[in-house]
Amino acid sequence: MADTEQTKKTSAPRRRRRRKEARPAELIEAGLQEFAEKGFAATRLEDVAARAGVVKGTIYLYFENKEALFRAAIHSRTAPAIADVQGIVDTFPGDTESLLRLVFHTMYEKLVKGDVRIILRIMISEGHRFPEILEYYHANTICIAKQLLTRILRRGIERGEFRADIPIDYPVVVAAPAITAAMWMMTFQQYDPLDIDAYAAAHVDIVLNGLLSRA
Amino acid sequence: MADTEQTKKTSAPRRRRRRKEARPAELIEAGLQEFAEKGFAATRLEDVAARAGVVKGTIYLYFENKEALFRAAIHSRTAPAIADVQGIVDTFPGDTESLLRLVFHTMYEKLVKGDVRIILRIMISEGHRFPEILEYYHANTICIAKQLLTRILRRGIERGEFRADIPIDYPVVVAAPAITAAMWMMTFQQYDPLDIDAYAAAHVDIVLNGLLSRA
Amino acid sequence: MADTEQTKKTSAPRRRRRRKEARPAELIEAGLQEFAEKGFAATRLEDVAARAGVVKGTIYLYFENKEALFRAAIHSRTAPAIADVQGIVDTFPGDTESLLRLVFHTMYEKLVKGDVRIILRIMISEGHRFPEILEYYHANTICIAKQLLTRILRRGIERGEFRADIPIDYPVVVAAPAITAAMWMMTFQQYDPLDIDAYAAAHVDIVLNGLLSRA
Amino acid sequence: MADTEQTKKTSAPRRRRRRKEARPAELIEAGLQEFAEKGFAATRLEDVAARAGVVKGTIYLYFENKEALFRAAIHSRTAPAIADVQGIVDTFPGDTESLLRLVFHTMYEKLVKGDVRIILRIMISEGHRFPEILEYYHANTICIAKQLLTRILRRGIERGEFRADIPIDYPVVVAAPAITAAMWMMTFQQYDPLDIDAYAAAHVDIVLNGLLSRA
DNA sequence: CATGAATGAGTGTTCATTCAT
DNA sequence: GATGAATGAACACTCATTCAT
Repeated sequence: MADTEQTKKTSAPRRRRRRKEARPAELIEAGLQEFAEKGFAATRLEDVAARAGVVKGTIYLYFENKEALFRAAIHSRTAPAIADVQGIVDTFPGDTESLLRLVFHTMYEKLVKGDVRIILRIMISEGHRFPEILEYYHANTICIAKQLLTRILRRGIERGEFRADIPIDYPVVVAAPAITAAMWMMTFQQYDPLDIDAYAAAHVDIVLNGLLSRA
Repeated sequence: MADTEQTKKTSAPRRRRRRKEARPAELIEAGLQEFAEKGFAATRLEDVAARAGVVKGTIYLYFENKEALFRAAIHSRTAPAIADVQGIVDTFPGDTESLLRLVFHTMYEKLVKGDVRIILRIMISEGHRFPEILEYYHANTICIAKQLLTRILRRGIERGEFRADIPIDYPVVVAAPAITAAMWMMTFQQYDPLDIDAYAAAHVDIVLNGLLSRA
Repeated sequence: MADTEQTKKTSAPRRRRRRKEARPAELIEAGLQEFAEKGFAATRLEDVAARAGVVKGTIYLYFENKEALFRAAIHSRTAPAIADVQGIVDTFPGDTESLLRLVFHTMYEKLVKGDVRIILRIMISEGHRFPEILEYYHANTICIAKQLLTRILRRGIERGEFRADIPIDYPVVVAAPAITAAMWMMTFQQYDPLDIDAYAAAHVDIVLNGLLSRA
Repeated sequence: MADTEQTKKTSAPRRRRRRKEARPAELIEAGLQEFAEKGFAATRLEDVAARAGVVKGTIYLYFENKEALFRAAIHSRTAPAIADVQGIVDTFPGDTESLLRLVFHTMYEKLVKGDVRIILRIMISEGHRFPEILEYYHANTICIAKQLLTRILRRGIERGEFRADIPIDYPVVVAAPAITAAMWMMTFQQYDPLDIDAYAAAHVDIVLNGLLSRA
């Protein structure tokens, strides 16, 4: 499988044959970009193929149809999304404020600055037409993130660092500013640029301290 | 040719309803629903027309093309979005916490529970392909909302109700949980229902008090 | 302009109602222009109506459909086309050369400079899709013109003015330069303007004298 | 899907004939016929495709749109139209009358009997809506033909074969009967058949000798 | 494996025609 | 008689999908 070209001409021939098993991943990556930019319906397989450096017929060697490519593209980014954050919470030695700051920092790096946000856009744009994708993403990313945050909040309460009566059932509230920032990056950023780091600091500040003056 | 109309359907046949003034609004409303559900590209004008009770050719009596209908649909919901909230801030008699609670309540009613959220979805999904729409929406809705929030925050500071050092340049942080809730309603609500009122309360609680215990 | 109700009664009202029976002719004229410019298929009834100052529904008060208007438009210009020339030939007192010059002069005025040429264009463009029109036009215009020319040629022969062996069965040859000039006016005139009068003189000169030098 | 190939039609199914090089020419030819018959607007790409043995989508593999096919079809017949006649004039050894007869013979073969006439019809029908085509055709065919004729006429004069005072600036007059015959073939031929060869002889006769008797 | 020519089922758009007013 | 809103049948053009090479 690796040696397709039976030593054809001894030197030149391994030109584009070099990665047979890289193809699906390349197509997925290309598809992901196109789908994120244009949405499912407006994405042309010809453009996906061109971005991956092949012709559009080639896509069908690896994916049954456009939708299969779409699903594969989404899946490629959902599962591992928070895997690495998981461990941190369990083993973090310091105070919970520091833990929260660390987790938020990671969120901003990946979700807001990184390209995880395009999955978010796709979910919002196309999610309801692909319910199992939405469900899968919810179960494997959103849910886990919620649990993670809940653990952190509980840790804060248990250690007396956070108020005992914080609304622990709604951890999304705590993370919401980052999600909103991710949206902003994909919409209004060019008209009204956001200084993400300062925004993130404001986020942490308000979530930790609230608005009210401590009279 | 002789047997044309002999009591064929007894009641229904009032085709060609003749309503020049109502039509554009009906088409816009129908279009808005379809565009929000399917996105621009996946929306079929035939479906829009059917939803408005006409045939697709009729759309072209009122709109130059699909894109013109799309723009009209968006515009129909952007401008007046916060007009009514404007007045409240200037004239509110009570303390700023109450004002903020009131404004948040309105936000949840309109943006999260109401159908303003579908505009938000469209902006996220299609915005970058229609830059002037995005810019218009930003200028006429987002910007005004930001200024509104900033005024409230400043009012809180000036009256000594809010901390003097809250990050007043990032009012989006304060409102973000509502925006995220609006998204949630359009994506994961069916898999993981959110009690909006409780969520809103949690939002207000955390934004006002923060997480930290007041030792 | 139609919907202003003030002072309308009493004085103004005979505004556009003044010619009920002028309508068909106006529509025919408008149609003729449009059909000549764009051809049958590319002509829009809306444009015809606009040119006649009515709305397109009005056309159907006078003509069964687009094709009926087309036929009516053609017919309006075919029959009387040569009627007036007929008499000249029979009664002309002078020599045949003068008669031919006179007839040619009329041809150039009407067919080449005038708007009879647009019928010619329509015949060439659309004729084979409307065979009865073509046949009608041939019978009522072309045929008569041919006979006319034949009579003139015969007159010339009989009077010893023309060669006895001129090809009397092909009178079209004699008139052809005028027909070609009519085409030219509608095609290349703007890129390569023709001085019609000089061309007409050349036409007469060659037809009468031929090219050969009379040794 | 299961019943694919069980000896269904025994011979025919060689769909997708795979002929990248032949296709454009086939489509052009098919288009030329349809355009000449129906005109640009009335020609349906589906018919063009059917005539070429493909489906209409295939056209778009080779031509950007209907107009591009139209232009290509016209161009396919304009340039080489008189190329071969060019040489004859320069090298012809005999007298100018013979030369003219030869050139006229070629004209009748190609323009009147052959299918070059359909280009003429298209120019008259559609020319003014495609000005560059008209200009291109004028520059590459009409103009050259005019120059050619002028050269012949001048040759005749210089050799003393033609009258010194023939109207050399209007060579179109000399060729016009052939052009008119080409039109005739496409219009009235079926109602009033023309014996082309006899007509051509009459043309030559009159152009050379004129009508007047050489008293 | 990969190509790319070809297909065919759409969808946006146009426009002749109808009909209630 | 005249209007103009509405219809519905086309038709140009697109693009996911197939398949011979």
